Amino acid sequence: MARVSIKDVANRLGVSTATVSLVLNGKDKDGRVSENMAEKIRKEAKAMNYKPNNFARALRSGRSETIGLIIADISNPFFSHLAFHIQEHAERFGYSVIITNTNEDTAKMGKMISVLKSRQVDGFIIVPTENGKKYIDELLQDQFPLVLLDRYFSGINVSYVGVNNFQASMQATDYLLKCGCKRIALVIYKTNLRHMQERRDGYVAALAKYDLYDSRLIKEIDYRTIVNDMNRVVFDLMAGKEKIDGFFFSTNTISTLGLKKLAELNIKTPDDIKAVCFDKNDAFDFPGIAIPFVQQPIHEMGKRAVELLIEQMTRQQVLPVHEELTAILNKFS
Amino acid sequence: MARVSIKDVANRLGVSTATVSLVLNGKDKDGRVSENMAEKIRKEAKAMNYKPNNFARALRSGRSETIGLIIADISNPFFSHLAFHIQEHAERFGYSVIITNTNEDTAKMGKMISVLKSRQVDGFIIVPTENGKKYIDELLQDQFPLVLLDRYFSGINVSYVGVNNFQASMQATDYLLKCGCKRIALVIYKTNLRHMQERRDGYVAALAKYDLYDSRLIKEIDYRTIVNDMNRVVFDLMAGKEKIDGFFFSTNTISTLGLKKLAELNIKTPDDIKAVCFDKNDAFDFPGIAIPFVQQPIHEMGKRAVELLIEQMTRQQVLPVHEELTAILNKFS
DNA sequence: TATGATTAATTAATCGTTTTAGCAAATTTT
DNA sequence: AAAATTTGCTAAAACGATTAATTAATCATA
Repeated sequence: MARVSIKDVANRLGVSTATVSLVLNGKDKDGRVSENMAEKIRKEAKAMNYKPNNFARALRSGRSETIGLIIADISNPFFSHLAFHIQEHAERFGYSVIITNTNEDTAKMGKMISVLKSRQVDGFIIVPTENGKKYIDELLQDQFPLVLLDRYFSGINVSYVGVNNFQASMQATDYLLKCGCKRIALVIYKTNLRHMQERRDGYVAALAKYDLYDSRLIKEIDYRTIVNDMNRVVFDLMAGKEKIDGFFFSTNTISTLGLKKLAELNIKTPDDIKAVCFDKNDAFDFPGIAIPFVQQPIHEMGKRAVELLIEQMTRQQVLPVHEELTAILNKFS
Repeated sequence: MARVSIKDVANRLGVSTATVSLVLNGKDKDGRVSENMAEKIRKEAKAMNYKPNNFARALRSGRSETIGLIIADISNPFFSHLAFHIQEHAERFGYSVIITNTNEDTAKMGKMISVLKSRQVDGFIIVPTENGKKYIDELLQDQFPLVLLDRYFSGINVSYVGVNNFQASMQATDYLLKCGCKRIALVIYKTNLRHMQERRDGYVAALAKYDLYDSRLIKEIDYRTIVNDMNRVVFDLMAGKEKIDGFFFSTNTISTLGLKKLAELNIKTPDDIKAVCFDKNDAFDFPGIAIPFVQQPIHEMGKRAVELLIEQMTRQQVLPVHEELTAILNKFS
């Protein structure tokens, strides 16, 4: 059975497509269609199982009711949870979501923006890559509705949803200090993304208060060589070159690999060494692996990102909003 | 700057839109446009940064170059990895993917099919829910290109990509038997989905060979109450009501919860009890949690699903294909 | 030289929906 | 009762791309 168009419905009733369209879009009141006619049209459209052709509608209106979501990697649990909530929320507003991955590659992020532009999404939610500022600038230039998520750049006027990285990191570091740690190592990505710098700053601030800051205990690693880097860093730190008594792992992936290496070296937390981390991993639920972690309000982050974007897409002019949600240290499993 | 249409390019050169369209679609050879003109058009289109309007194109052609992917839950690592590979592969063919979740709810699966139909996707890749057969039947009736993934129904003529559940389960059970286990419990979802039944059958077949099959050792649990169910089942089994010396956890989620409960009860694997499971979880990389698992070729599954679908979408008539890939037991971390 | 074939372009219809402008008839206002 | 307004509907023009049908010119063939 072929698709039923508005014309089919109109022909069946011997009226014009305009009338049918008006009624089906709820504009029959001010479009002045008699209630009698309106009822007949609604009934017939239903009976014929009429479904609007979205392409025609989008062509006419220039709007696709679709959101483009660009994340680093959908197979990373942090992002997959984020994506889940974004979708569930977007759906409620009648929007579909096209998800694409950058794999932390800036060129790929550029390409994905192109792809989504060519799909004519109405707006973007983007977790940007390290050097992706220029692409974000371009989108802003072109007036695309846009919300940055999780990460942002300074010196750029754009809506953003993230967490209180500085505060939360300070809290996590404070926790280790309260446990009696004196020499706490931070393992963090080498990157100029602001949210990472804030995590570092929070750590530094907490230590500085007690005059315990030692820049040699900050270990920077590379996303591309993370497995090797982590093995090396953890091994070196534990091999006694520098005496440390605490670890602050600054992301989900870093902590998972760090803990793995520690377990491999037969070093137990929290007995042999204390550790905290940013973000959660499924593995942390296991008693043997239990580690306090900074819990991000992923649900809320997704929800707010969608809400801010939809506001931009539906209202004419909206001032950019920076929304910093609260992540707190979860001391139990 | 407003969007550049084909008409703008045509006007600038003083030619008709037809000529421009022919050239830009590479039909200038058989469409017979002079090489001279073709070159001019290509150059001008590029200079004006012409991008085709996908809605107009889709309206005209009836094709959206979009695939609808329906999975249970994008935040589950098995599915998020699957989604990742499906996307990467689809992208190579110029297709975008819209992902939606069912949360194992059949009504929601029906709704998601509607949503994707209204988005006019060219085809579907679906991980169906337990009672979703009728929806799949409908799609087939309407001749939609369709590939089922991971799970399927019997008595239905549709393309499918999955793994050798029976063989792999037998292999996993065999492994426990080789370890000396005599009473092996299977924890599995209560469902009529074929792939689960195959996993059960593989387990049964392996045990039957040695006359060790005992139906009381099969524990069925419910997806909706999985956390409670798992805690109860593992506790009961270990509390001595039935003496068991091995566990076969039949999915990713089941095994994670099962191992968690065991750890909580301070029971160690493989020292205190042996265990194997179907599918992988990040936690399994940890030495303390190491457990042999059946490893599914997720990359290949995604790749083949996309390939089979694209074949259906591009050729006229294609016979349904059942593709059973090989999952093998990974005995190490 | 007339005829047919080839080449190089254009015209105009089409996909399905939305929406502006406008026409007649019915109703209200003066 | 004429004028003004309201009501109920339609015609037709977009939106942008594709393509079958056509024209017109050039070239080759008999």
